[in-house]
Parts: sequence; C-alpha cells; structure tokens
Amino acid sequence: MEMMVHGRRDEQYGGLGLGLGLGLSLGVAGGAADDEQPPPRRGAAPPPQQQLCGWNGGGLFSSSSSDHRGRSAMMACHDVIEMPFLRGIDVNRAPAAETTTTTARGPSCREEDEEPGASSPNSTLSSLSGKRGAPSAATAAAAASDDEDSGGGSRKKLRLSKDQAAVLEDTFKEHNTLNPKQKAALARQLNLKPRQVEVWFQNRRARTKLKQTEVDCELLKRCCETLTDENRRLHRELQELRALKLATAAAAPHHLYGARVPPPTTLTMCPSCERVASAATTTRNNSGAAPARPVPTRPWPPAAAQRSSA
DNA sequence: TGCGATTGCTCACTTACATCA
DNA sequence: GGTGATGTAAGTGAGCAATCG
Repeated sequence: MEMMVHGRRDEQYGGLGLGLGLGLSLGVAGGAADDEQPPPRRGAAPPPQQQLCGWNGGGLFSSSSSDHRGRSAMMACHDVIEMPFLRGIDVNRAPAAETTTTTARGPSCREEDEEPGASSPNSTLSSLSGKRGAPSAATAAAAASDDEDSGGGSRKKLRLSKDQAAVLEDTFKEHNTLNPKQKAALARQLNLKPRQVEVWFQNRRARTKLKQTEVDCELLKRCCETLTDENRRLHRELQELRALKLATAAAAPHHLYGARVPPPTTLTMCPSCERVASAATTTRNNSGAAPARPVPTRPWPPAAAQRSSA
C-alpha cells in the first residue's frame, strides 16, 4: 500500500533494448517433452526465452474440469501427471523426511492445491528452523502447513533446503515456467505450497534475466571499447595523411600551382559526423562559387572542447 | 460483433529476513 | 558478538490476454 512503484516496468522484455541482436538466450534448455505443454498463456506476451523451450502453447486443459466460466480448472489431484522432471518421483507420496506435515496437507483432492488467496499475500511462514544451516524439508513443510497459524506477525522467511532447491533448479532447466499442473505436482513433491513454487520460479527467472543482462552489458562494453580503439586509430591515420599532404605541398615547386591556383584541396572533418570532405565542397557558398581563400584545416574546435565549454 | 468486467498469469520493483565474511 | 554485504523468499501493483455476459 505504502509501497511506491518506481516507474513503469519495461515493455514486455523490451526493456533491455540492447539492439545487438544478442538475444536473451537464457541458457534454458529447450528440450521439453512434447507432451509437456503449458496452458495457453493468458498473461504477458511470451518471453523470448520461453519460446526457446519446446512448449508450443497447446491446450492442456482439454480433459480437465472447467469452472463456471468454462475456463479450465485444475486437474483432479489423482490424475496421473507425466512430467519428465518428476520421473521416479511419486508426487502423491511425501519424501521420507517429511512425514507428519505431509499428512497434514495430505494427498487429498484439492481444487487448486492452493488455498484461497494463496496467490495473494500469504506471507508469514513460521520460522521453525531458527538455527543456522539449511532447514530441512520437513521444516519447510511445517512452515508451509501451519502458516495460517502464524499469520499476522512479522514476516518470517523460509529457506528452501538444498534438495528442494536442486529439484526446482532441475525443473527450471527443463522449463522456466510451469503450468498449474506442474506447479501443483512440484509443490506436492517438495512439500511446498504452489505459491512458493511459483515464487521460486518467478525469482529464478528474474535472476536469470539479470545475469543475462550483465553478460549483455559486458559484451556491449567490449564492443564499445573496440569501436573506440578503431576510432582512435582512424584519427591517427587521418592526422598522418594530413601531415603527409602538407609536407608534399610544401615541397612541390611553386610554379606548378601558379599565383592564382589554390593549394591542393584541404581536408576538413566535421567533429560531430566525423565526415571528411574537401574544403571546396564543404565551404562552397550559395552561389556555388569556390571560396576566395583557403579554408582552415580544422574549422571546428575539438568536440571535447565544445562539450566542455557548453 | 463490440465492450466492459473478471480472472489468472507474468513482470518489475521492493521489502524483509537469513547467512556469511 | 556486532555489523555490513549479499542472497533470496515473498509482497505489491501493473500489464496483458482469454473468457464471459
């Protein structure tokens, strides 16, 4: 409520705008099985990295029940979920370490595996660990299961166990987004709330994007340095050419040019556009006549000096 | 068919807490 | 043990598209 929203978020994935054609290949493996298709995305436009995945946005809910609007509801919890990332995992059975709390949530049939309002602030998770070291999955589950009891107080933070994080990480490598079925199954497997799985993926995507942005920035930086070096080299080359030209003109016999013939064309360079042109063309007046007197070699002050004086 | 309301998803940004040096 | 830095789980508000009436 009192939180200020600082600016509007970037256009869907257009915020980077790096323009180097780098693409935001986030290193997400795109080899999702064909039968693993996310629900048609209703939200923001599909991010590019999502398109890297094997998902093609096909309908997933064709066989599941629908809510009163005809929108597909979650599958029944007894449905068999075929998910590669859950291979060998019985999603209806809690991991060995998590006994009591699992039964608390139990494999009962739930509409969404997500209590009403779970998608909205459900913050407070009781911190049962309270000690250093990764809390066990059981702790997490306990926190997840009785978080209604701890509501209201200060927000406690749950740290996922290494095992939980590893499973989430593996899943993320396969798909960086989850459909509701996958989310629910994963949550059940890890003894977390679907909301927690959702948040983890959300944060993980953000981290991935941030990392990619850093990589892109580094690339841009190097590109800029290269261009700067090249620019410097070209400047030097130009100076040398000018010097050579002046030396040649000075050494040439005077009678070749005669009294009225202007010296050889002088090169001038615009500091802003960096274009080099002959003085005869750049300084021609409206009538098109050639300038009466020689044009200075550098009619403009150095760009840096211009900026500093401004 | 067009339109507003609703819903559910994602995102960017932020906060609060846990952990580490 | 206190402290600042860092990592990350979670809260918040907004945008978008699908869907419905």
